[in-house]
Order: sequence, then structure tokens, then C-alpha cells
Amino acid sequence: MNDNDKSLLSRLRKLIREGHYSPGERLGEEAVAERFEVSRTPVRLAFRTLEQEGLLQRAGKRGFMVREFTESDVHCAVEVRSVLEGLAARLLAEQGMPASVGEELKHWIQTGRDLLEKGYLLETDINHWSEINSHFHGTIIHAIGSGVVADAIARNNHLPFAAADSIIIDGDNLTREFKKLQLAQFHHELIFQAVSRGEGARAEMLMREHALIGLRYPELLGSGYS
Amino acid sequence: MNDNDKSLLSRLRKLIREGHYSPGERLGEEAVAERFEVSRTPVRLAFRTLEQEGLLQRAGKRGFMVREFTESDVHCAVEVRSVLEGLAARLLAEQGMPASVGEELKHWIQTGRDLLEKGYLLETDINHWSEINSHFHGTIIHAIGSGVVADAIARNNHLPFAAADSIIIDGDNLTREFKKLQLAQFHHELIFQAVSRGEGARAEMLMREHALIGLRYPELLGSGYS
DNA sequence: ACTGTTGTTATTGGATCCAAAGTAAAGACT
DNA sequence: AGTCTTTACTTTGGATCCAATAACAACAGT
Repeated sequence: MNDNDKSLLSRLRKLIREGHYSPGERLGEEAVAERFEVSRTPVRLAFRTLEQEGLLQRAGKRGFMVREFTESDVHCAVEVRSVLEGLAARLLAEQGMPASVGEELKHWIQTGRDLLEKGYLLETDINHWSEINSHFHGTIIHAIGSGVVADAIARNNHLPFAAADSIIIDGDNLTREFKKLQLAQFHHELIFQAVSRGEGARAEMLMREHALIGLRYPELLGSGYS
Repeated sequence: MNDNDKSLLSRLRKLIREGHYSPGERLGEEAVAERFEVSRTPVRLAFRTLEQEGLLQRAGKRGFMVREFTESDVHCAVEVRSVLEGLAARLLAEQGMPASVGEELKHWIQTGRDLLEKGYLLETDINHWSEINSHFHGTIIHAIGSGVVADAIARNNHLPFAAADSIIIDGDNLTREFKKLQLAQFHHELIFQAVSRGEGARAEMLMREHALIGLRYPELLGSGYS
């Protein structure tokens, strides 16, 4: 995974995810190699990787096709995300933070714990929520939700958690939408509380429900799925 | 994914999973290419694939290493399996069998339904269990447990469900052990009942518990994890 | 007019060659 | 004697060449 290779892979992935290659479009090794000014060899490697990630599909001898995602695909992807993130939340509650999670994140966890002790969390006064949420910017809950903790757990265990990562849904986009929602804020607080108290089952249940907001309340979504 | 390529990949995967390459052992492209009498190119492709599957690990410029799995890794892998299989069971209960599941499997589902209607299932007389289980050989429940249905759902949705597949735990081995257990048989019946009735939440809960038998009752395991 | 067959062409798969990079070992200097 | 530096070698990454194969088109026969 050289710099060139990584660059090619991520650039290609970015282009596909952002729709610069339309779904169903055929992608030939030759054409891509020419466009990116590399030989066919790294392109072939990238194609295989993207195939395993589910972004590309073999089209027999006619090369690869950009995956087409049906509504059912998206639905299923969200379901998979939700169970994996729920699992991450439970493991976090039961086993604590894995060592691979960075110091910055730990700082925010402590911040969250402080807020919790000071009684800011679960404050019924809605005016406090924005304040809490600003403190929560980049906190552990958001991190869980955006897959950071799931990734950390995965990396720590060297597990192919990639399923959560390679799914087409752009978690950041969704998160950005959700962060505006008080419902999501409420979720965050509940989840953080459960995790802090080591209540694994509750943390998992809440996180799963949180991850499914988009399905439960489609009318709340702005841009929706990307 | 040529015949040669597929053969190389699956042969290599088999060798690693069966421990012919010991964990931590360094695998060079050159050596493997020589051993399998192919050039380095297909070996490189296979290595990348196996890396993504989590069986190999990069060792910088010193090639690839066979993944070492700690007890914690195995624990985490089983947890991931359990939530994914639980999800598969729930989706199955809620949405029915995806079209991609073969006719043979559908036949066995019908067989199971018949047994259910005839009142064989949830029979408290333990003597009936073996009879039921023989009818259940290759049934949908076993299929769910061994990842067939999860894979089918994944394929149907073109989802990278591969996480469940690529985990080092040899599901067949485990299943073989568990099939001897009356506890597992009991699970099978309960799960099938829940799926048949469309009780998604219950199906998921039961399937997750079933998938965790190995962790809950380690003393029941024969050869254990592979 | 339609279908089956055959030949050409486009495209992927594998092999080999070359370059780059990192590791390891050996030697020299403190 | 220990450590730093330099050099040589091992090993991966990329490019190009060749072979195999599948798709597509054209042509002929019914």
C-alpha cells in the first residue's frame, strides 16, 4: 500500500462514492490506467480491493461495473451499520476504551464524564442541550456514531470490521444532518450515560436505535442518503 | 477471478486457516509464487485479498505475516458473527427469504414448516429431537447458523457482508460440534419457530444467543476454536 | 428475414523486467 | 566494546510484453 497506490485507491473510491462514475458504468483497466497516468498493474489491484469493498462489481470479461444500489441495499446497509455500532457501544461499555483510541478522544471522554458528574447531562431544560452539544463536539458519542470507535475496536482486534467502513452510506453526511436534531442530541446523552455506567445492553439498544434514525424518521432527513 | 486465480486464492486461504502456515510466519511473494508454480503477479493479488479478509497482515517491506489471533480477537469475532447472524435471522423473519437462496434451501424451509405444523417442533419429548434434527439436516436454521443465509442476503443486496465470512472462526467446525448438543437443537427449533412466525426481534435475540453458545458454555466445546 | 457460425477485436490474466525502498550486516570511529 | 554509518542485498511496487478468452460483428445458409 504505497503512497501512489493509496492515492490511486482512495482517489478512485472518492470518485465512485461521489458519483463521478455513474452506477452501472463500465470501468476498464486500460481507460482508468490512462486517466490516472499509471500502468494497469496498480489499477488491477485497486479494482480488486474496491470489488471486495462492494463498490465495484465484476462484469465478466467486460471489466468492472460501478455497483448500483437499490433502496433495499441502502436499507440493509443501514441495518448492518446499526448492529455493528450497537456492538461497538456495548463492547465499549463492557470493556472500556481500547488502547488504540487516540489521546484526543480520551480527553473528550473525560470531558463527557465531567459533564455527566456535574449533572449537565440528562438535563430536562432544553436550553442546556445546545451547550452540552457544543461541549460534545467531537466527543466519544459522536465518535461512536461516526464509526471511529468501531474502527478503533476493529483495529485493536485486527478484525475486518471493514463492513461498517465500506458501506456506501456516507456516515459523515448523515451525522451532519442528525447533529442538528434534538432527537439525536438526546440519543447522544442517553448513549453516553449508558456507556459511562457500563450498561452494555442498554448502550447497544440505544446506539442501534440511534443508527436507525434515518429509517425511522425519513422526514427528518435533509439531503438524505448520499 | 480466473480458475487459476481462484484456485490459488482458495488453496492459500485453506492452508492458512488450517494452520499450515503458523501465525506470525512471514510469507514472501517470491516463495509462495515458487511453491505454487505461478508468477508473483497472481500471488500479489491473492495477498491483497487475504489481507482484506484479515488473514494476512502487512509486515512493512518484509512481506506479509499470517495474522495472529489473540483470545480477545476470537471473542470479538464471535461477537461480530453473532450480531450479523442475528440481523440475518431478523431480516429473514421480517422480509422472507431472498430470491437468491437456492431451491434446495427453499425445499428444506418447506419441510421445516411442515414439521412445525405437524407439531413436531417444540416437542418436549426429547426422543423426538433426534428425529427432528435428522429432518433438519441442512435446513434453514442450520443454514442461517453457518452463514448461508447471511451470505445469501448479502449477495442479494450486493453487500460486503464478508465480515461474517472472513472471520477466522471455522463456522463449520463449530457447527459440527454444536450439532451434537441438545442445547443447540433446542435453539434451532426456537429460532425456526420465531422466523416462521415472522417474530423478528425474537428470532434475532435467539440467534444471537445461539451464536454465542461457544462463549457462554466453553466447557461444551470439543476441539474449540480452530 | 432470421439464425448459426466463424473470424476479428477488445480486454483481462499472467510473466518478466526494472526501479525503489527498506533491512540487515559489516566495518569504522569514538 | 558499543554505536553510528555505509554498503550490499532482499523484497516489494510498477511497467511492459505476451497469451488466452470472451464478446461482437459480419457473413452465409436456411
